[in-house]
Amino acid sequence: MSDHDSGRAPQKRVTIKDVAKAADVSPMTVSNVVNGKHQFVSEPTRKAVEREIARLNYRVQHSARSLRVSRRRSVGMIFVDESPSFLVDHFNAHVVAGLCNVLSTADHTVTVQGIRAGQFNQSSIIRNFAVDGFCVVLSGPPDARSTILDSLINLDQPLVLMQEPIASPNQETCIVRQDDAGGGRLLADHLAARRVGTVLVVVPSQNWPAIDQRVAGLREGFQAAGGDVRIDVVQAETEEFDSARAAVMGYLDRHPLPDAIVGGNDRFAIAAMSILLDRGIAVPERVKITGFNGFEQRRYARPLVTTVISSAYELGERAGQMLLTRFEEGRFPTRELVLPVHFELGETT
Amino acid sequence: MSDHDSGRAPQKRVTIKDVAKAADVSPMTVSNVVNGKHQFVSEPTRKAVEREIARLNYRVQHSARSLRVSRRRSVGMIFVDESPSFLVDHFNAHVVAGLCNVLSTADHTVTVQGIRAGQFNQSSIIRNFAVDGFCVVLSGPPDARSTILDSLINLDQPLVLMQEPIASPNQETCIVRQDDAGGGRLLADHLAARRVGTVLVVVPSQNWPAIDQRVAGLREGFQAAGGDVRIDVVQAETEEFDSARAAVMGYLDRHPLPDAIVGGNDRFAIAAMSILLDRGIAVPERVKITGFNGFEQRRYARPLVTTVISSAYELGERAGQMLLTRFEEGRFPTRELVLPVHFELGETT
DNA sequence: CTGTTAGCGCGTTCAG
DNA sequence: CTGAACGCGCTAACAG
Repeated sequence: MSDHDSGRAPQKRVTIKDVAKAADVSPMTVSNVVNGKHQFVSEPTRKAVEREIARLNYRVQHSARSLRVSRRRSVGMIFVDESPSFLVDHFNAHVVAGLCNVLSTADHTVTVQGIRAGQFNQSSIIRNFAVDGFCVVLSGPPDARSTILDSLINLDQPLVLMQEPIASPNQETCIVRQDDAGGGRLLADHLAARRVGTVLVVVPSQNWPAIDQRVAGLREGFQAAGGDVRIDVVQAETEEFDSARAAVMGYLDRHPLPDAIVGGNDRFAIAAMSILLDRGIAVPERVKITGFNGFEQRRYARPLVTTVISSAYELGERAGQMLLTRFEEGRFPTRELVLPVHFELGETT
Repeated sequence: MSDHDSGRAPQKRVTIKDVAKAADVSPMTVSNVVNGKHQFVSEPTRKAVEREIARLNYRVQHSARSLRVSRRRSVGMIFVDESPSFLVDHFNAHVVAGLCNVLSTADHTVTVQGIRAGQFNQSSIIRNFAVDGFCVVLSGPPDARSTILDSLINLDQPLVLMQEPIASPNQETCIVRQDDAGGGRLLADHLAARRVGTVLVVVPSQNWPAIDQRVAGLREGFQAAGGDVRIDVVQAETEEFDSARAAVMGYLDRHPLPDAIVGGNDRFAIAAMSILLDRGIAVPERVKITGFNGFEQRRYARPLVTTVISSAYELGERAGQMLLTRFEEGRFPTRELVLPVHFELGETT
């Protein structure tokens, strides 16, 4: 009796019971209203209940519902990454955005977590994630990845692996990736047509399967093109711009100028290019440059880098759709989904 | 080859009871082990219980625990943003990373959600977020922001507002921001010392409080510096690179060349610079350029843009710390926290 | 259409 | 140090 619209001081949580009492119906009816089971509720009672819900500012207690129905309506997005700022990579950022947006249309929530490979197995946080399924981007050498994969599978929850070149190990796991190897081949074709003889590839030392695939595709492409191309690979210590620059400088100081530099992604390509420009080496006349991804940052550097376009946002969306149909229908629609990539000519080749 | 049907029966969840039975102790003892209440458990029983936990692959049922203790150990990070790819902005990405990393050390989880201002109030997803508190980055004009703020406050949960210039409206709300106005003043001082007479400011039309503050600080700074400076502001339709370019082109086609262009952030500064370079206008000799934020992308463009450095990652960390002490001690340590910014000289002034 | 009963898995309380 | 009872808020399955 105490509270009209003025007195809003519910120090105790408003439950379905409170609403039921206020609307003079049973808790079950309130539950039916809340869950949109309108077949079970008459129009007038529904209105009355809805009014009380609004008046009391009732919100469902998610944990109680989850406990009852064994569904969290939530997925965990995990990045195994050595960098604390794991979301600063545009690929990751796009994936999260796409995943998030798809899932939220189905009233699902996304919990993100970046974690270093070495900490993965000690981490209680992942084991105790309150989610219905996972979407994971792995990094590191194959054996480390496979150890982590085992822990993940052990969680016994639906799992989408992003950018993993392996086959999905079981029914509960599904792969969503893009054709990185194909992208590498596209670049090789393009460079081969420009009669490139020596190529420097710049990659991070942290082992990203997608980047490995790009390099593998590049080799394949050059092989198929016939010509006798020499490929050198240098690794940058970290993923950072300056790290890539250092790696390229180190190489250039000890080797003759290559005909082309291929970055594992656009950042690496642009870092390499910045060195060449510092040294007054003409791009693309003297050295050609290609990147990978084609996100917005590419526009900042000039000349515009020739690249292969990734649909990272769409990868995130697809992963979300996969998980949703897995939740609703009990199985993934397919064990593997591969998105195409697109060659994008710039001014550096 | 059927991994298809093999042993995978409905497989009931392993509960604390199962572990108790297996270890031949009471469920309560298992609970004490799980929660590290070692004072209540003898060494040998603990070992035994831990062995059974590992053997049965037991994981705590988060929703049952939450229901019991009224704690989710989770915070919601919300971006009110018109762009679907809300995480692609490095500021946002850094904030999430910082928040996430701090919270995960305390075994808390972060749920992210981007949402358009217009959809905010219809959105059931925010109302039903299963979290203990929120961290929010608002955008839009002041009245729209304040409507959203009201809904947020109505959720009756601890709330950290990032980059809001307003005072914290109540005990449950706390502001974490950086000194954007101060940053604007730094830039004004710098440009004033270079005897700039006309300035073009380029901002997105989507209203970000932080950018408003930067522009306000800039005006203040020029005022304080005395000189008679003319400031024109153009708005880009969206936050994208090309949108900023279009806005600048539109301006330049109708006005004489300004002495300086100030971007609301580095992206806008670099977009403006790209136009000048296209048109063969010398930077910084003919037109000076400044940005804001100083994230890695700034390195891609040359000449290197003079900017003000944001500690976005640290803002995220601080927000996380705020929330943690709010959870643990029942109140925020302070109602407002303002981080300093730093002037960073580049080659464009 | 509406109400009743009976837990979901866990942690607090209080007794051994 | 360990165990038994109880209930957190919600909803499936049934009754009326």
